[in-house]
Amino acid sequence: MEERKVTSTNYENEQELLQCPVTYTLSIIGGRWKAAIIWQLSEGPVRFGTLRDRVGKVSDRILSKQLKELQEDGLVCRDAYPEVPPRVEYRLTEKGQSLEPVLEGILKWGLANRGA
Amino acid sequence: MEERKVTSTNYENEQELLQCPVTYTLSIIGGRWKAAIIWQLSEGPVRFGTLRDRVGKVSDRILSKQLKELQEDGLVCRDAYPEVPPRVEYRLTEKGQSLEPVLEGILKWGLANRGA
DNA sequence: TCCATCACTTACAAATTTGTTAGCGAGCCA
DNA sequence: TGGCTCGCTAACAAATTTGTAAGTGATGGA
Repeated sequence: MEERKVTSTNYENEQELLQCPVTYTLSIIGGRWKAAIIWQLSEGPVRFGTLRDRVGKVSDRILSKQLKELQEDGLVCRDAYPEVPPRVEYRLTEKGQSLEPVLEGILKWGLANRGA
Repeated sequence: MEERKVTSTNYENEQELLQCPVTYTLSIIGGRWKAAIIWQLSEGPVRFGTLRDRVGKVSDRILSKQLKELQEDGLVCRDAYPEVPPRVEYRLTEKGQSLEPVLEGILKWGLANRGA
């Protein structure tokens, strides 16, 4: 994990902002590829490479990072099988699944209001 | 408005990402102070300075920028009264108000899942 | 005259996010 | 032996976001 500077002018703000449940939620799903990842995983477990191909133009590094954050936030689970070449599957946790209705609300609003 | 480099490696991704209604919505409400701003305005019009004091530790520049983006996205309206010193009120548009149920969904999820 | 008010803006600095490129390791298979 | 797969990481580069500090302009009041 890339370390975060605690002397940051942002740091204090962030602590306070995360007190707000809305900001907390947005900080979890706000990463550039996270909604797409969750969307893909909502159908069931998906392998790393498959995810990379389906999600869009993500690089390995970025996909890896977003997945790691999703794991840390408890939305996604990683299952590694000891094979060669390695096989790793990602899937939603219960917490991750509980986000789906929220994402649907966001989706519907987007559909209704984009381009207006 | 600060210009955006079109040679950016990010630019192409962004165009594609905004095709997704979820990502589109998140890009609109995802700014650091935007949820808080919308929240404040949901009660009715608020002046710039009042907003700055209520929203948290925002600086003038940042609040101004977030408000401008919210206006461009059609969520917020600006009413300026020709007085001295100037008086400017911000309020939600209909489009902005239509976000409230979505934000409530986000809020409820955050309340239920923070700290779990 | 001089200062205060309010909603900004300008110039600059710092942190964060996202991206590109190249490589690794273990074992299967030709 | 040598190349291949797959998930991942390291080193680096670029863009974006957020922040701080210091103005500005018109006017009313001391």
